[in-house]
Amino acid sequence: MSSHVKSPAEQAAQRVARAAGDAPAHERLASALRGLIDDGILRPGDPLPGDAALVAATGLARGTVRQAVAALRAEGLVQTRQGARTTVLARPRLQPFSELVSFTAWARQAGAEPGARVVELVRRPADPATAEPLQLADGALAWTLTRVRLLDGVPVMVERAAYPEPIGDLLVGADLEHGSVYDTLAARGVEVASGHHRISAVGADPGTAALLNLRPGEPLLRQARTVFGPDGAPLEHSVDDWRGDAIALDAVNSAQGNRLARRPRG
Amino acid sequence: MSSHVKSPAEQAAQRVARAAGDAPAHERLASALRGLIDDGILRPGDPLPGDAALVAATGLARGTVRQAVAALRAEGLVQTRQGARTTVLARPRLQPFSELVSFTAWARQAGAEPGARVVELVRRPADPATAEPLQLADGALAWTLTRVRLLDGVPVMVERAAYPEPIGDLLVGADLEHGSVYDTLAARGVEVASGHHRISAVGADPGTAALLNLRPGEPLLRQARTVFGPDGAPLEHSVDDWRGDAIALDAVNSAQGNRLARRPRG
DNA sequence: TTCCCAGACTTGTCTAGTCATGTCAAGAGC
DNA sequence: GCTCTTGACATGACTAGACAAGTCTGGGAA
Repeated sequence: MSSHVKSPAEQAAQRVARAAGDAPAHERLASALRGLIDDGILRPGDPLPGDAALVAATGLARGTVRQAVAALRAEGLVQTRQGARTTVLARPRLQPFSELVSFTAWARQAGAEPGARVVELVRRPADPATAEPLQLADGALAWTLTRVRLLDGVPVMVERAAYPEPIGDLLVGADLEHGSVYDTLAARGVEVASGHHRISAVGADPGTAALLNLRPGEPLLRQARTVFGPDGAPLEHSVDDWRGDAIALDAVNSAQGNRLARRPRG
Repeated sequence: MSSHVKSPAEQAAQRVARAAGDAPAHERLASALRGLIDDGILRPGDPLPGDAALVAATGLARGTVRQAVAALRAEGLVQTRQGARTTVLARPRLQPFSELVSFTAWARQAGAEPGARVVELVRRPADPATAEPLQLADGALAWTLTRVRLLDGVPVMVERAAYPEPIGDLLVGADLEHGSVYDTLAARGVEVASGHHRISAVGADPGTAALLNLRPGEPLLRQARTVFGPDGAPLEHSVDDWRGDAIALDAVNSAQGNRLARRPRG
């Protein structure tokens, strides 16, 4: 067996061995398989190595191998069916859903330079539409941040965010034109755990239209989101209005899992 | 122990026992826990019964219990953290992502009466924009179905769908004004396994505007989707233009999972 | 009172098996 | 050439353990 072609299972085992040793074995195997798909060694329609082959090649137990494959299935990368081989799905690569939250992180991974122009940062009593999602008492103070978000210098989105007072206090004096709000909060010990989003289409009002160099009434993709901390407390409520020609959302769904990601529009 | 209050673990075990017996145990347990959350017995922030408690109450192995909890985590219903109790997240109820595919199924679960008016069903050479997602050869024939979709009799969406010839053939003569295309296909043995969606905002062109009783240029939420069978072969490509005031998409994301669902706008 | 730490508890990881159930292709029989 | 049976093989479900690692609380020391 000195001059044979390496099977996908053996290549996966090799990648697992090469990978940094501190991640759990099932995660290392999952990234190894993900890598084989990314690199085109496993192509759409190809069968993934079976449980038995992966067990033999990696020396792991079948339960661990199945955990790795389950992760790929949840991501919509592969499809499993009882009795049939697990196969690679033909699908565009989607970034993890977490990109829905951070404009900065999303722009960077899409290969564009993110930016922002701060229109306003003020503390004032929250209006009902923001007090409710932030779970604030009537008339409680909240910080309101309005920014025009730029992609390679071009305005693509108007962000109108509100923060409960203790959170907003952390933003005063921060560099809001370049850094990410979430990076700033993370550096101050505020962690983001989950978010709720509502996506709809609206016509541009005159103010938003002016900020985005549009005519009033032109279509916008609106992403209203509320972001929560690990304890379930709301950290942010924001209404983001995107130029309709700037982005699209990609979603993949299957019986077993689904993914959603934002992407620039050509 | 004759007059004690039932613990959540015991209530879950009871629901597992009551549930229909043909589903796998881990699925039954997952729905039982989902039910406890739905019914408000477990409220946001509450800890879920621990693995040990569920094992004791249900008689299942810990691996099976963990599989059930993993499902809830993937749905964004609960949050887990090593060492800490699993807790219920505060989030609105979202319908399963699969609703993204079928207008009929979605409308019914939303409590509205779905309908359709067929504008056109013709077989013609596919134009490049539909041939590519359907993986058809240049100039190959495809069935094209244009329908105005109604919610309680009100037009809310224009659907422009294309089907490869063998699939479209199954639709000829079917009741396209009331039934679901997917139901029709399912009855003829065609199974839907996964879908890819691209969501964007566009202005209404004159034709679409007329069908939806809108003025040209008003905002539409566009859902372009391709639906695939179990073998990865494309079954349908459709561009759905929704009245901007008719629907929104809800999404939930957390570090561990995400959900997306369509909802009517008030 | 405050701080720190030990220890109980909880979730995460992994193993090594068994049995169930669906798929698929090769070969037998027509 | 065709259909149908059969059996190897695949994934799914489940069990029963062991150990690792993070969390949280109560009690003792400063």
